[in-house]
Amino acid sequence: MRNRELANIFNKIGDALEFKGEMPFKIAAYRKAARILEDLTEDIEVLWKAGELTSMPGVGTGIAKKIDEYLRTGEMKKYREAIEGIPPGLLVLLNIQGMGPKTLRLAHGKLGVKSKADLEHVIEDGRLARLPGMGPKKVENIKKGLEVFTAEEKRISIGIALPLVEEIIEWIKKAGVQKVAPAGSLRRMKETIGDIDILCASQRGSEIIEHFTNFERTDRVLAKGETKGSIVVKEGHQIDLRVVPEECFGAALQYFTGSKPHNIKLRSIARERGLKISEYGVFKGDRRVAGREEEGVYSILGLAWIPPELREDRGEIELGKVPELIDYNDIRGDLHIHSRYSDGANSVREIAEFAKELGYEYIAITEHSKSAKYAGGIDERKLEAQMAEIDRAQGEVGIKIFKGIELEILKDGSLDFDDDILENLDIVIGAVHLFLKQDMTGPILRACSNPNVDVIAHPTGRLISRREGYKVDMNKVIEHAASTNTALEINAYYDRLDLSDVNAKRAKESGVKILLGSDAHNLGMMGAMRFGVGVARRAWLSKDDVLNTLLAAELESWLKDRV
DNA sequence: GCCGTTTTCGGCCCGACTGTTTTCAGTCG
Repeated sequence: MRNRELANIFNKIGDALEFKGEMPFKIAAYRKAARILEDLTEDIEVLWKAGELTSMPGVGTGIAKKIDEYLRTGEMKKYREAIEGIPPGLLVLLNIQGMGPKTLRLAHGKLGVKSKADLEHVIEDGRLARLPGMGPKKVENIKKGLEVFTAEEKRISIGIALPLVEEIIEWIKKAGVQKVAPAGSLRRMKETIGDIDILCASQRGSEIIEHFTNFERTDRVLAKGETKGSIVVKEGHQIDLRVVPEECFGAALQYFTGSKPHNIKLRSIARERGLKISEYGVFKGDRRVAGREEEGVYSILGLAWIPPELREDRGEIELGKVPELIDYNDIRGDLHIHSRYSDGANSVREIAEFAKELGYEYIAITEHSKSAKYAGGIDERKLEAQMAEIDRAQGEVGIKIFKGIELEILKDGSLDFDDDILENLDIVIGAVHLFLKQDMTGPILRACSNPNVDVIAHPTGRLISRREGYKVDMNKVIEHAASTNTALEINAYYDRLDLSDVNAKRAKESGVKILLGSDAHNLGMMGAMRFGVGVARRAWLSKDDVLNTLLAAELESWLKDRV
Protein backbone atom coordinates (compact mmCIF):
# COMPACT_ATOMS: atom_id res chain seq x y z
CA MET A 1 0.00 0.00 0.00
CA ARG A 2 1.40 3.32 -1.02
CA ASN A 3 -1.57 5.36 0.15
CA ARG A 4 0.23 6.90 3.08
CA GLU A 5 3.35 7.56 1.04
CA LEU A 6 1.29 9.62 -1.39
CA ALA A 7 -0.62 11.31 1.41
CA ASN A 8 2.67 12.47 2.93
CA ILE A 9 3.75 13.94 -0.36
CA PHE A 10 0.52 15.87 -0.83
CA ASN A 11 0.72 17.14 2.74
CA LYS A 12 4.26 18.35 2.12
CA ILE A 13 3.16 20.07 -1.09
CA GLY A 14 0.46 21.76 0.99
CA ASP A 15 3.00 22.98 3.52
CA ALA A 16 5.39 24.17 0.86
CA LEU A 17 2.74 26.06 -1.08
CA GLU A 18 1.44 27.61 2.09
CA PHE A 19 4.92 28.76 2.95
CA LYS A 20 5.28 30.24 -0.51
CA GLY A 21 1.96 32.06 -0.18
CA GLU A 22 0.11 30.14 -2.86
CA MET A 23 -3.70 30.38 -3.21
CA PRO A 24 -5.37 29.03 -0.05
CA PHE A 25 -7.87 26.90 -1.96
CA LYS A 26 -5.20 25.19 -3.92
CA ILE A 27 -3.44 24.34 -0.69
CA ALA A 28 -6.70 23.06 0.77
CA ALA A 29 -7.15 20.84 -2.29
CA TYR A 30 -3.77 19.14 -1.72
CA ARG A 31 -4.51 18.68 1.96
CA LYS A 32 -7.88 17.22 1.13
CA ALA A 33 -6.30 14.80 -1.30
CA ALA A 34 -3.86 13.76 1.41
CA ARG A 35 -6.65 13.09 3.82
CA ILE A 36 -8.62 11.09 1.31
CA LEU A 37 -5.57 8.90 0.77
CA GLU A 38 -5.04 8.45 4.50
CA ASP A 39 -8.63 7.36 4.98
CA LEU A 40 -8.87 5.23 1.87
CA THR A 41 -9.59 1.64 2.79
CA GLU A 42 -8.68 0.39 -0.65
CA ASP A 43 -5.21 0.20 -2.08
CA ILE A 44 -4.64 3.29 -4.24
CA GLU A 45 -2.81 1.16 -6.78
CA VAL A 46 -5.95 -0.88 -7.34
CA LEU A 47 -7.96 2.24 -8.15
CA TRP A 48 -5.10 3.51 -10.26
CA LYS A 49 -4.91 0.37 -12.36
CA ALA A 50 -8.67 0.44 -12.82
CA GLY A 51 -8.43 4.04 -14.03
CA GLU A 52 -10.77 5.15 -11.27
CA LEU A 53 -8.69 7.74 -9.45
CA THR A 54 -11.09 10.58 -10.16
CA SER A 55 -14.00 8.57 -8.80
CA MET A 56 -12.89 9.78 -5.38
CA PRO A 57 -14.55 13.11 -4.58
CA GLY A 58 -11.74 15.59 -4.06
CA VAL A 59 -9.50 14.00 -6.65
CA GLY A 60 -9.80 15.71 -10.01
CA THR A 61 -7.71 15.52 -13.13
CA GLY A 62 -4.82 17.48 -11.62
CA ILE A 63 -4.32 15.31 -8.55
CA ALA A 64 -5.03 12.13 -10.52
CA LYS A 65 -2.28 12.98 -13.00
CA LYS A 66 0.15 13.52 -10.15
CA ILE A 67 -0.76 10.22 -8.50
CA ASP A 68 -0.33 8.49 -11.84
CA GLU A 69 3.04 10.09 -12.40
CA TYR A 70 4.22 9.07 -8.98
CA LEU A 71 3.05 5.48 -9.22
CA ARG A 72 4.61 5.10 -12.67
CA THR A 73 7.92 6.83 -12.10
CA GLY A 74 8.35 7.12 -8.33
CA GLU A 75 8.62 10.86 -8.71
CA MET A 76 6.34 13.87 -8.82
CA LYS A 77 7.44 16.98 -10.62
CA LYS A 78 5.01 19.20 -8.71
CA TYR A 79 6.47 18.03 -5.43
CA ARG A 80 10.02 18.74 -6.57
CA GLU A 81 9.01 22.22 -7.68
CA ALA A 82 7.05 22.92 -4.53
CA ILE A 83 9.92 22.18 -2.16
CA GLU A 84 12.54 23.75 -4.40
CA GLY A 85 14.54 26.38 -2.56
CA ILE A 86 13.08 25.48 0.81
CA PRO A 87 15.71 24.21 3.23
CA PRO A 88 14.88 20.78 4.61
CA GLY A 89 13.87 21.09 8.23
CA LEU A 90 12.21 24.45 7.73
CA LEU A 91 8.64 23.38 7.01
CA VAL A 92 8.37 21.22 10.12
CA LEU A 93 8.54 24.48 12.05
CA LEU A 94 4.98 25.12 10.85
CA ASN A 95 3.96 22.62 13.50
CA ILE A 96 4.98 25.04 16.23
CA GLN A 97 1.97 26.62 17.92
CA GLY A 98 1.82 30.29 17.04
CA MET A 99 4.08 29.87 14.04
CA GLY A 100 2.13 30.10 10.84
CA PRO A 101 3.28 30.33 7.24
CA LYS A 102 3.49 34.12 7.21
CA THR A 103 5.63 34.33 10.29
CA LEU A 104 7.85 31.53 9.12
CA ARG A 105 8.37 33.18 5.77
CA LEU A 106 9.18 36.43 7.46
CA ALA A 107 11.72 34.79 9.77
CA HIS A 108 13.25 32.88 6.89
CA GLY A 109 13.32 35.82 4.48
CA LYS A 110 14.53 38.54 6.81
CA LEU A 111 16.60 36.61 9.31
CA GLY A 112 17.67 33.56 7.35
CA VAL A 113 16.04 31.10 9.76
CA LYS A 114 16.51 27.60 8.37
CA SER A 115 16.01 25.35 11.36
CA LYS A 116 14.72 25.04 14.89
CA ALA A 117 18.14 26.02 16.22
CA ASP A 118 18.13 29.20 14.09
CA LEU A 119 14.69 30.05 15.36
CA GLU A 120 15.72 29.65 18.97
CA HIS A 121 18.70 31.87 18.28
CA VAL A 122 16.73 34.78 16.79
CA ILE A 123 14.26 34.55 19.66
CA GLU A 124 17.04 34.80 22.22
CA ASP A 125 18.88 37.70 20.61
CA GLY A 126 15.62 39.64 20.17
CA ARG A 127 15.80 39.94 16.39
CA LEU A 128 12.54 38.07 15.81
CA ALA A 129 10.63 40.50 18.04
CA ARG A 130 11.89 43.46 16.03
CA LEU A 131 10.45 42.27 12.72
CA PRO A 132 7.45 44.23 11.38
CA GLY A 133 4.21 42.93 12.82
CA MET A 134 6.06 41.03 15.52
CA GLY A 135 6.35 41.98 19.14
CA PRO A 136 7.35 40.60 22.52
CA LYS A 137 4.04 38.81 23.13
CA LYS A 138 4.03 37.02 19.81
CA VAL A 139 7.58 35.90 20.31
CA GLU A 140 6.76 34.72 23.81
CA ASN A 141 3.96 32.62 22.32
CA ILE A 142 6.23 31.04 19.78
CA LYS A 143 8.73 30.35 22.49
CA LYS A 144 6.09 28.50 24.48
CA GLY A 145 5.08 26.69 21.33
CA LEU A 146 8.66 25.59 20.87
CA GLU A 147 8.71 23.97 24.30
CA VAL A 148 5.74 21.82 23.40
CA PHE A 149 7.10 21.20 19.92
CA THR A 150 10.25 19.66 21.36
CA ALA A 151 8.17 17.14 23.22
CA GLU A 152 5.88 16.75 20.22
CA GLU A 153 3.93 13.77 19.02
CA LYS A 154 2.48 13.00 22.35
CA ARG A 155 -1.00 12.06 21.32
CA ILE A 156 -2.67 10.18 24.12
CA SER A 157 -4.33 6.83 23.78
CA ILE A 158 -8.09 6.89 24.22
CA GLY A 159 -7.55 4.50 27.12
CA ILE A 160 -5.65 7.15 29.05
CA ALA A 161 -7.69 10.13 27.93
CA LEU A 162 -11.18 8.84 28.62
CA PRO A 163 -10.79 7.98 32.32
CA LEU A 164 -9.00 11.28 32.87
CA VAL A 165 -11.81 13.21 31.23
CA GLU A 166 -14.43 11.36 33.21
CA GLU A 167 -12.64 12.35 36.38
CA ILE A 168 -12.48 16.00 35.33
CA ILE A 169 -16.13 16.01 34.30
CA GLU A 170 -17.05 14.77 37.77
CA TRP A 171 -15.02 17.63 39.17
CA ILE A 172 -16.70 20.22 36.94
CA LYS A 173 -20.12 18.94 37.96
CA LYS A 174 -19.27 19.84 41.53
CA ALA A 175 -19.56 23.48 40.49
CA GLY A 176 -23.26 22.85 40.00
CA VAL A 177 -23.53 22.39 36.25
CA GLN A 178 -25.75 19.77 34.66
CA LYS A 179 -24.60 19.55 31.10
CA VAL A 180 -20.95 18.63 30.70
CA ALA A 181 -19.65 16.49 27.88
CA PRO A 182 -16.41 15.52 26.22
CA ALA A 183 -16.05 16.78 22.66
CA GLY A 184 -13.39 16.52 19.98
CA SER A 185 -11.66 13.34 18.90
CA LEU A 186 -12.33 11.84 22.32
CA ARG A 187 -16.06 11.91 21.72
CA ARG A 188 -15.43 10.42 18.30
CA MET A 189 -13.54 7.64 20.10
CA LYS A 190 -10.45 8.04 17.99
CA GLU A 191 -7.67 5.65 18.89
CA THR A 192 -5.43 8.51 19.92
CA ILE A 193 -6.35 11.98 21.12
CA GLY A 194 -4.47 15.22 20.59
CA ASP A 195 -6.09 17.95 22.66
CA ILE A 196 -8.73 17.01 25.19
CA ASP A 197 -11.85 19.15 24.81
CA ILE A 198 -14.68 19.42 27.29
CA LEU A 199 -17.84 21.44 26.82
CA CYS A 200 -20.30 22.66 29.39
CA ALA A 201 -23.51 24.71 29.45
CA SER A 202 -23.77 27.52 31.97
CA GLN A 203 -24.32 31.23 32.32
CA ARG A 204 -21.63 31.42 35.01
CA GLY A 205 -18.63 31.10 32.72
CA SER A 206 -15.81 32.62 34.73
CA GLU A 207 -16.94 30.94 37.95
CA ILE A 208 -17.02 27.50 36.30
CA ILE A 209 -13.67 28.03 34.68
CA GLU A 210 -12.13 29.20 37.92
CA HIS A 211 -13.36 25.99 39.52
CA PHE A 212 -12.08 23.92 36.59
CA THR A 213 -8.58 25.33 36.90
CA ASN A 214 -8.55 24.26 40.55
CA PHE A 215 -8.78 20.60 39.56
CA GLU A 216 -6.61 18.74 42.03
CA ARG A 217 -4.04 17.48 39.53
CA THR A 218 -3.62 20.78 37.70
CA ASP A 219 0.02 21.47 37.06
CA ARG A 220 -0.25 24.73 35.12
CA VAL A 221 -3.06 27.04 34.10
CA LEU A 222 -2.56 28.18 30.51
CA ALA A 223 -5.65 30.33 30.10
CA LYS A 224 -8.55 31.40 32.26
CA GLY A 225 -11.29 33.56 30.77
CA GLU A 226 -15.05 33.83 30.67
CA THR A 227 -15.73 31.21 28.04
CA LYS A 228 -12.54 29.22 27.82
CA GLY A 229 -10.07 27.74 30.23
CA SER A 230 -7.02 25.64 29.61
CA ILE A 231 -4.94 23.57 32.00
CA VAL A 232 -2.09 21.11 31.88
CA VAL A 233 -2.48 18.24 34.35
CA LYS A 234 0.41 16.65 36.23
CA GLU A 235 0.57 13.81 33.70
CA GLY A 236 1.37 16.46 31.09
CA HIS A 237 -1.88 16.46 29.10
CA GLN A 238 -3.63 19.65 28.09
CA ILE A 239 -7.34 19.99 28.77
CA ASP A 240 -9.52 22.76 27.34
CA LEU A 241 -12.90 23.64 28.78
CA ARG A 242 -15.41 25.81 26.96
CA VAL A 243 -18.54 27.19 28.57
CA VAL A 244 -21.49 28.20 26.38
CA PRO A 245 -25.04 29.28 27.14
CA GLU A 246 -27.62 26.52 27.33
CA GLU A 247 -29.31 27.55 24.06
CA CYS A 248 -26.05 27.05 22.16
CA PHE A 249 -25.02 23.77 23.74
CA GLY A 250 -26.11 21.49 20.89
CA ALA A 251 -24.48 23.60 18.23
CA ALA A 252 -21.30 23.94 20.26
CA LEU A 253 -21.17 20.22 20.95
CA GLN A 254 -21.58 19.50 17.26
CA TYR A 255 -19.02 22.10 16.37
CA PHE A 256 -16.35 21.02 18.85
CA THR A 257 -16.85 17.33 18.23
CA GLY A 258 -15.81 17.70 14.61
CA SER A 259 -14.16 16.30 12.70
CA LYS A 260 -13.13 19.29 10.72
CA PRO A 261 -13.91 17.75 7.31
CA HIS A 262 -17.29 16.59 8.62
CA ASN A 263 -18.10 20.11 9.79
CA ILE A 264 -16.93 21.68 6.57
CA LYS A 265 -19.28 19.48 4.62
CA LEU A 266 -22.17 20.32 6.94
CA ARG A 267 -21.54 23.99 6.50
CA SER A 268 -21.55 23.77 2.76
CA ILE A 269 -24.89 21.96 2.94
CA ALA A 270 -26.14 24.75 5.19
CA ARG A 271 -24.95 27.33 2.73
CA GLU A 272 -26.89 25.66 -0.10
CA ARG A 273 -29.99 25.98 2.06
CA GLY A 274 -29.36 29.62 2.85
CA LEU A 275 -28.30 28.80 6.40
CA LYS A 276 -25.15 29.47 8.36
CA ILE A 277 -23.69 27.21 11.04
CA SER A 278 -21.42 28.29 13.83
CA GLU A 279 -20.74 27.09 17.35
CA TYR A 280 -23.59 29.37 18.44
CA GLY A 281 -26.27 27.78 16.35
CA VAL A 282 -27.74 27.48 12.90
CA PHE A 283 -28.84 30.85 11.58
CA LYS A 284 -31.15 32.08 8.88
CA GLY A 285 -30.03 35.66 8.57
CA ASP A 286 -29.82 36.85 12.17
CA ARG A 287 -32.40 34.40 13.44
CA ARG A 288 -31.24 31.28 15.28
CA VAL A 289 -33.19 28.34 13.91
CA ALA A 290 -31.37 25.51 15.75
CA GLY A 291 -28.65 24.98 18.32
CA ARG A 292 -30.03 23.92 21.68
CA GLU A 293 -29.87 20.23 20.77
CA GLU A 294 -27.35 18.55 18.54
CA GLU A 295 -30.13 16.65 16.76
CA GLY A 296 -31.66 19.95 15.73
CA VAL A 297 -28.50 21.01 13.94
CA TYR A 298 -28.65 17.90 11.80
CA SER A 299 -32.38 17.84 11.26
CA ILE A 300 -32.56 21.40 9.98
CA LEU A 301 -30.08 20.34 7.31
CA GLY A 302 -32.36 17.44 6.41
CA LEU A 303 -30.09 14.89 8.08
CA ALA A 304 -30.56 12.30 10.77
CA TRP A 305 -28.32 12.69 13.81
CA ILE A 306 -24.97 11.05 13.11
CA PRO A 307 -23.12 9.13 15.83
CA PRO A 308 -19.87 10.95 16.71
CA GLU A 309 -17.76 7.90 15.86
CA LEU A 310 -18.80 8.21 12.21
CA ARG A 311 -18.13 11.92 11.80
CA GLU A 312 -15.08 11.78 9.58
CA ASP A 313 -16.59 12.65 6.20
CA ARG A 314 -16.26 9.09 5.01
CA GLY A 315 -19.70 8.93 3.47
CA GLU A 316 -21.72 9.22 6.66
CA ILE A 317 -23.39 12.46 5.56
CA GLU A 318 -24.48 11.23 2.15
CA LEU A 319 -25.84 8.02 3.66
CA GLY A 320 -29.03 9.78 4.71
CA LYS A 321 -29.83 7.38 7.54
CA VAL A 322 -28.05 6.22 10.64
CA PRO A 323 -26.41 2.82 10.28
CA GLU A 324 -27.03 0.36 13.09
CA LEU A 325 -23.83 0.44 15.10
CA ILE A 326 -22.73 -2.03 17.71
CA ASP A 327 -23.26 -0.82 21.25
CA TYR A 328 -21.35 -1.69 24.40
CA ASN A 329 -24.49 -3.32 25.79
CA ASP A 330 -24.51 -5.77 22.89
CA ILE A 331 -21.35 -7.42 24.19
CA ARG A 332 -22.18 -10.71 25.87
CA GLY A 333 -18.73 -11.87 26.72
CA ASP A 334 -14.99 -11.43 26.56
CA LEU A 335 -13.04 -14.10 24.72
CA HIS A 336 -9.44 -13.07 25.23
CA ILE A 337 -8.40 -13.15 28.89
CA HIS A 338 -5.26 -14.31 30.71
CA SER A 339 -5.27 -15.85 34.17
CA ARG A 340 -2.51 -16.65 36.64
CA TYR A 341 -1.67 -19.75 34.62
CA SER A 342 0.34 -17.58 32.24
CA ASP A 343 1.00 -13.88 32.88
CA GLY A 344 -2.34 -12.76 34.30
CA ALA A 345 -2.92 -11.66 37.89
CA ASN A 346 -6.15 -13.46 38.78
CA SER A 347 -7.51 -16.94 39.16
CA VAL A 348 -10.03 -18.35 36.72
CA ARG A 349 -12.70 -18.12 39.36
CA GLU A 350 -11.99 -14.45 40.14
CA ILE A 351 -12.20 -13.62 36.45
CA ALA A 352 -15.46 -15.51 36.07
CA GLU A 353 -16.99 -13.73 39.03
CA PHE A 354 -15.95 -10.34 37.76
CA ALA A 355 -17.28 -11.15 34.29
CA LYS A 356 -20.60 -11.99 35.85
CA GLU A 357 -20.58 -8.63 37.62
CA LEU A 358 -20.00 -6.96 34.25
CA GLY A 359 -23.12 -8.70 33.02
CA TYR A 360 -21.36 -11.10 30.67
CA GLU A 361 -22.86 -14.45 29.80
CA TYR A 362 -19.58 -16.06 28.97
CA ILE A 363 -15.83 -15.65 28.83
CA ALA A 364 -12.90 -17.54 27.37
CA ILE A 365 -9.65 -18.14 29.19
CA THR A 366 -6.84 -17.87 26.68
CA GLU A 367 -3.36 -18.27 28.11
CA HIS A 368 -0.19 -17.77 26.16
CA SER A 369 1.20 -21.01 24.76
CA LYS A 370 4.58 -22.49 25.62
CA SER A 371 6.81 -20.62 23.12
CA ALA A 372 5.77 -17.31 24.62
CA LYS A 373 8.36 -17.78 27.34
CA TYR A 374 8.46 -14.09 28.23
CA ALA A 375 4.76 -14.28 29.16
CA GLY A 376 4.86 -17.51 31.10
CA GLY A 377 3.30 -19.46 28.24
CA ILE A 378 1.85 -22.80 29.32
CA ASP A 379 2.61 -26.28 27.98
CA GLU A 380 0.21 -29.13 27.27
CA ARG A 381 0.29 -30.43 30.83
CA LYS A 382 -0.54 -27.10 32.40
CA LEU A 383 -3.30 -26.61 29.85
CA GLU A 384 -4.78 -29.91 30.96
CA ALA A 385 -4.70 -28.79 34.58
CA GLN A 386 -6.35 -25.52 33.71
CA MET A 387 -9.21 -27.28 31.96
CA ALA A 388 -10.11 -29.02 35.18
CA GLU A 389 -10.05 -25.72 37.00
CA ILE A 390 -12.26 -24.13 34.36
CA ASP A 391 -14.84 -26.90 34.81
CA ARG A 392 -14.81 -26.27 38.55
CA ALA A 393 -15.14 -22.50 38.25
CA GLN A 394 -17.91 -22.84 35.70
CA GLY A 395 -19.89 -24.96 38.11
CA GLU A 396 -19.31 -22.64 41.03
CA VAL A 397 -19.86 -19.26 39.37
CA GLY A 398 -22.54 -20.21 36.90
CA ILE A 399 -21.21 -18.57 33.76
CA LYS A 400 -20.13 -20.24 30.54
CA ILE A 401 -16.34 -20.45 30.37
CA PHE A 402 -14.90 -21.38 27.00
CA LYS A 403 -11.59 -23.21 27.03
CA GLY A 404 -9.17 -21.39 24.84
CA ILE A 405 -5.58 -20.57 24.09
CA GLU A 406 -3.71 -17.62 22.65
CA LEU A 407 -1.60 -19.78 20.43
CA GLU A 408 1.81 -18.64 19.29
CA ILE A 409 2.24 -18.53 15.51
CA LEU A 410 5.83 -19.48 14.87
CA LYS A 411 8.33 -18.20 12.35
CA ASP A 412 7.40 -20.65 9.59
CA GLY A 413 3.67 -20.50 10.24
CA SER A 414 3.66 -23.70 12.25
CA LEU A 415 1.76 -23.63 15.51
CA ASP A 416 2.78 -24.07 19.11
CA PHE A 417 0.49 -27.04 19.85
CA ASP A 418 -0.41 -30.08 17.79
CA ASP A 419 -3.81 -30.37 16.22
CA ASP A 420 -4.96 -33.12 18.57
CA ILE A 421 -4.56 -30.68 21.47
CA LEU A 422 -6.23 -27.81 19.61
CA GLU A 423 -9.19 -29.97 18.65
CA ASN A 424 -10.12 -30.26 22.32
CA LEU A 425 -10.30 -26.51 22.82
CA ASP A 426 -13.39 -24.37 22.28
CA ILE A 427 -11.56 -21.38 20.88
CA VAL A 428 -8.08 -20.97 19.46
CA ILE A 429 -6.70 -17.47 18.97
CA GLY A 430 -3.59 -17.43 16.83
CA ALA A 431 -1.18 -14.63 17.68
CA VAL A 432 2.25 -13.30 16.81
CA HIS A 433 4.46 -12.02 19.63
CA LEU A 434 7.82 -13.22 18.42
CA PHE A 435 9.81 -12.63 15.23
CA LEU A 436 8.60 -9.05 15.14
CA LYS A 437 11.30 -8.01 12.71
CA GLN A 438 10.25 -10.31 9.91
CA ASP A 439 7.36 -10.30 7.47
CA MET A 440 4.68 -12.38 9.17
CA THR A 441 2.15 -12.40 6.31
CA GLY A 442 3.00 -15.96 5.27
CA PRO A 443 2.91 -17.43 8.78
CA ILE A 444 -0.42 -15.72 9.54
CA LEU A 445 -1.98 -16.96 6.30
CA ARG A 446 -0.82 -20.46 7.13
CA ALA A 447 -2.33 -20.21 10.60
CA CYS A 448 -5.66 -19.08 9.09
CA SER A 449 -5.62 -22.17 6.91
CA ASN A 450 -5.53 -24.42 9.96
CA PRO A 451 -9.18 -25.29 10.66
CA ASN A 452 -8.49 -25.29 14.39
CA VAL A 453 -7.51 -21.62 14.44
CA ASP A 454 -10.67 -19.56 14.93
CA VAL A 455 -9.31 -16.07 15.35
CA ILE A 456 -6.16 -14.06 14.67
CA ALA A 457 -5.39 -11.77 17.62
CA HIS A 458 -4.09 -8.21 17.20
CA PRO A 459 -3.23 -8.82 13.54
CA THR A 460 -0.63 -6.08 12.97
CA GLY A 461 1.20 -6.31 16.31
CA ARG A 462 1.40 -2.56 16.67
CA LEU A 463 1.68 -0.79 19.97
CA ILE A 464 0.28 2.70 19.62
CA SER A 465 3.03 5.32 19.68
CA ARG A 466 5.59 2.72 20.76
CA ARG A 467 5.97 0.10 18.08
CA GLU A 468 4.91 -0.06 14.47
CA GLY A 469 4.17 -3.75 14.40
CA TYR A 470 5.67 -6.49 12.31
CA LYS A 471 5.53 -6.46 8.54
CA VAL A 472 2.24 -7.85 7.34
CA ASP A 473 0.14 -7.41 4.22
CA MET A 474 -3.27 -6.73 5.75
CA ASN A 475 -5.01 -6.95 2.38
CA LYS A 476 -3.87 -10.52 2.01
CA VAL A 477 -4.70 -11.39 5.60
CA ILE A 478 -8.21 -9.98 5.27
CA GLU A 479 -8.77 -11.74 1.97
CA HIS A 480 -7.55 -15.06 3.32
CA ALA A 481 -9.42 -14.70 6.61
CA ALA A 482 -12.58 -14.18 4.58
CA SER A 483 -12.00 -17.33 2.53
CA THR A 484 -11.13 -19.51 5.53
CA ASN A 485 -13.85 -17.94 7.70
CA THR A 486 -11.28 -16.98 10.31
CA ALA A 487 -12.26 -14.08 12.56
CA LEU A 488 -9.95 -11.11 13.15
CA GLU A 489 -9.68 -9.48 16.53
CA ILE A 490 -10.06 -5.91 17.58
CA ASN A 491 -7.82 -6.07 20.59
CA ALA A 492 -9.34 -3.61 23.03
CA TYR A 493 -6.20 -3.09 25.09
CA TYR A 494 -5.69 0.61 24.65
CA ASP A 495 -2.08 0.37 23.53
CA ARG A 496 -3.04 -1.97 20.74
CA LEU A 497 -6.55 -1.23 19.38
CA ASP A 498 -5.50 -3.53 16.61
CA LEU A 499 -7.15 -4.07 14.09
CA SER A 500 -7.39 -0.35 13.65
CA ASP A 501 -10.72 1.19 12.67
CA VAL A 502 -9.58 1.43 9.07
CA ASN A 503 -8.56 -2.23 8.83
CA ALA A 504 -11.68 -3.36 10.65
CA LYS A 505 -13.86 -1.44 8.20
CA ARG A 506 -12.10 -3.13 5.32
CA ALA A 507 -12.42 -6.53 6.99
CA LYS A 508 -16.16 -6.03 7.45
CA GLU A 509 -16.53 -5.07 3.82
CA SER A 510 -14.79 -8.31 2.87
CA GLY A 511 -17.18 -10.31 5.04
CA VAL A 512 -14.73 -11.15 7.83
CA LYS A 513 -16.17 -11.63 11.32
CA ILE A 514 -14.67 -9.54 14.10
CA LEU A 515 -13.95 -10.59 17.66
CA LEU A 516 -13.63 -8.03 20.43
CA GLY A 517 -11.13 -9.14 23.06
CA SER A 518 -9.83 -7.25 26.07
CA ASP A 519 -6.55 -9.20 26.30
CA ALA A 520 -6.95 -8.56 30.01
CA HIS A 521 -4.20 -9.54 32.42
CA ASN A 522 -6.14 -8.33 35.46
CA LEU A 523 -9.72 -7.51 36.29
CA GLY A 524 -9.33 -3.80 35.69
CA MET A 525 -8.15 -4.41 32.15
CA MET A 526 -11.39 -6.17 31.31
CA GLY A 527 -12.98 -2.74 31.30
CA ALA A 528 -10.99 -1.89 28.19
CA MET A 529 -13.72 -3.54 26.15
CA ARG A 530 -15.40 -0.17 25.71
CA PHE A 531 -12.40 1.16 23.80
CA GLY A 532 -12.68 -1.82 21.48
CA VAL A 533 -16.34 -1.03 20.99
CA GLY A 534 -15.33 2.54 20.13
CA VAL A 535 -13.02 1.26 17.40
CA ALA A 536 -15.74 -1.08 16.17
CA ARG A 537 -18.20 1.78 15.90
CA ARG A 538 -15.66 3.90 14.04
CA ALA A 539 -15.32 0.95 11.66
CA TRP A 540 -19.09 1.05 11.05
CA LEU A 541 -19.52 -2.41 12.57
CA SER A 542 -22.98 -3.55 13.52
CA LYS A 543 -23.89 -6.11 16.12
CA ASP A 544 -24.00 -8.78 13.41
CA ASP A 545 -20.36 -8.23 12.46
CA VAL A 546 -19.07 -9.03 15.93
CA LEU A 547 -18.86 -12.55 17.32
CA ASN A 548 -19.11 -11.84 21.01
CA THR A 549 -22.54 -10.30 20.64
CA LEU A 550 -23.84 -13.83 20.02
CA LEU A 551 -25.53 -15.89 22.69
CA ALA A 552 -23.30 -18.59 24.15
CA ALA A 553 -25.02 -21.34 22.20
CA GLU A 554 -24.87 -19.40 18.92
CA LEU A 555 -21.21 -18.68 19.44
CA GLU A 556 -20.51 -22.29 20.25
CA SER A 557 -22.05 -23.46 17.03
CA TRP A 558 -20.23 -20.77 15.05
CA LEU A 559 -16.95 -22.01 16.50
CA LYS A 560 -17.80 -25.61 15.65
CA ASP A 561 -19.26 -25.08 12.20
CA ARG A 562 -17.19 -22.27 10.81
CA VAL A 563 -15.05 -24.38 8.52
C1' DG B 1 -6.93 22.26 -7.45
C1' DC B 2 -11.95 20.82 -7.35
C1' DC B 3 -16.55 21.32 -8.63
C1' DG B 4 -21.10 21.93 -11.13
C1' DT B 5 -27.87 20.82 -14.87
C1' DT B 6 -29.42 27.27 -12.60
C1' DT B 7 -22.53 27.88 -13.35
C1' DT B 8 -16.90 25.20 -17.47
C1' DC B 9 -15.88 30.46 -14.29
C1' DG B 10 -15.99 31.86 -9.92
C1' DG B 11 -16.98 30.29 -6.13
C1' DC B 12 -14.76 27.38 -2.23
C1' DC B 13 -16.81 27.07 6.10
C1' DC B 14 -16.78 30.06 10.07
C1' DG B 15 -15.75 32.77 14.14
C1' DA B 16 -12.68 34.00 18.09
C1' DC B 17 -8.67 35.54 19.83
C1' DT B 18 -4.43 37.89 20.00
C1' DG B 19 -1.30 41.29 19.27
C1' DT B 20 -0.25 44.54 16.66
C1' DT B 21 -2.37 48.00 14.88
C1' DT B 22 -5.29 52.82 14.57
C1' DT B 23 -8.58 49.30 11.03
C1' DC B 24 -6.56 44.54 10.60
C1' DA B 25 -3.48 40.41 9.73
C1' DG B 26 -2.22 36.03 11.33
C1' DT B 27 -3.26 31.91 13.70
C1' DC B 28 -6.13 28.55 15.57
C1' DG B 29 -9.69 25.16 16.16
